[in-house]
Amino acid sequence: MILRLFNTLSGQMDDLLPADGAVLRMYACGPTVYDYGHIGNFRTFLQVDLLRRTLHLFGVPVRHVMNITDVDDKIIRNAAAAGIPIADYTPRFEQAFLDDLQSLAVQRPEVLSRATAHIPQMVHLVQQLAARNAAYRTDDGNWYFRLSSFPDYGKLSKKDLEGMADGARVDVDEYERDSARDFALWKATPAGETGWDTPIGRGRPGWHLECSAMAMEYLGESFDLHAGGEDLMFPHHENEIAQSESATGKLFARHWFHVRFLLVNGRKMSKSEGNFFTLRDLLLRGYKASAIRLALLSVPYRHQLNFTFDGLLEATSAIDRLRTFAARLRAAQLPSGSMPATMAAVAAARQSFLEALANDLNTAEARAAIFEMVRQGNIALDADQLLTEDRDAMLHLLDDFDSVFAVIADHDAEPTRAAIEWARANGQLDSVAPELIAADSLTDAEIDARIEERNLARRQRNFRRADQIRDELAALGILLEDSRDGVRWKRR
RNA sequence: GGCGCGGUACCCAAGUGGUAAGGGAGAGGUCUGCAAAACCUUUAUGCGUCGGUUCGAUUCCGACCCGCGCCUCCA
Repeated sequence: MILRLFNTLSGQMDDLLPADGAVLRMYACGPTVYDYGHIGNFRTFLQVDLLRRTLHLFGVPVRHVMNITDVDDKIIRNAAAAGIPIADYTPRFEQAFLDDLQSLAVQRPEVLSRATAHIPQMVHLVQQLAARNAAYRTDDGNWYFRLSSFPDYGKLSKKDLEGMADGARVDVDEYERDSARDFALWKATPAGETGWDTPIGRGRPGWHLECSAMAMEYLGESFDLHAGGEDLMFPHHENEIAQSESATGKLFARHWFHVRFLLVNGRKMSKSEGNFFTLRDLLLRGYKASAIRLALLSVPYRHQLNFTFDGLLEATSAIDRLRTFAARLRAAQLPSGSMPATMAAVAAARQSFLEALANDLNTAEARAAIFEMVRQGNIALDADQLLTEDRDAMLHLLDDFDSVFAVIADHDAEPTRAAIEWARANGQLDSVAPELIAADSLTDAEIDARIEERNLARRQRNFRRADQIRDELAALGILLEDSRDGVRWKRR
């Protein structure tokens, strides 16, 4: 399978293949570590994860680089407000970010690179640009990129520099520049403030510089794909292209992948709207990591996703259906052999699944193909018409589905437990859903003892007592299910 | 003002020039001491409005209405 993916740069669907015929080299803009990540951030990281997992499924090896922006104005401001050096401030949010990725089953990129560890590369880039007369230093020590030296500016976001001048809000700041649109490469900082002493003067990097420097450090001057949220397209990615291509004379990234913003309850997420959620917020409200993952992946990346709690509930039920079916398949005692019709149905589902992903990562359609198979599998199981080879084919497709979606294998307990721990350590226990704490208060052994007590009552046909125990446990968020093979229970 | 996206059943959502995937929820059924869970069945003559092209449009074209995003730090 070859992945056909929309390319912002070309404005059309392009096949995504490694230029060198071996490894697909991709760079994804990572977080600025000044706060906990919110679900909007994670939609993008999840979609990039889905992209790399799809490439793996299609047999394309990937070298994925992600930056960690650990120096910028907000970090400096927040660290100063907290009264600690930025080197002590950022690691905690970097770790929180990595923990969150793990909670969401996001695969770690091959390379994670911190901005502050690549100052020399950035300085070198500025020097290259200066040598080509594409960068200049102002009297106050700042370095700017000379936009007029790069005629291609705007080719990614399809913006016309002339058109932008009128109407648009042009930022005016205190610095002197040749042109108001020239952007900062390097910001001079006085002694005492965060900065590095370098051949181009004391200062700190502008936002765009780090991505160019690190992408080229780990992927070369020209590479396959560059990813990020749609908001980064302009000006961030446009500026990366300008400074990189001016310095090397080569095409920077061939393919640009942009994930649309998500909305929360129909509005852009913002703290002032009161619709701003971190991953931790959701886990502490009792939503499972897998449900959050599926909810954020189910709407194709080029569409706006309206995030709601109903959507999370929907995802939770959908995952239950998948997990129940997978467990049912594994547990079934089946005669050996295969049914041609069933094998054909599974093959058709596989084909639909793969084609949907290959068609610009159409996750909604890919999901539908799997559910169609689930329905057919359940029918065959109910009719005692499923045979071993049918089952194996279905399990194989479920595995492939999960190698991309990663929601069937149940790893939900740990993220929730970790979130509760975090809340406890940060004095935020009051934001934890009561059932989570209640369920946490009983050990598995205690629950088993209560269930045994209920089983005894049931055998004595004392249903009143049995139902009482069931209700008590339910109040603690522990749900019982009687089945032929005994009582199953789960924490809500 | 410039650029762009979307309006499909109760909710989410895919899709095609030839008559509407999938998930959730609701309803009915099977199972059960009762529940729950699970499974099955079922739910849009209709795809924002109005025109046009066509044998035929939800799908193409035009106009309009509504919602949203970017153009500024932002995933």
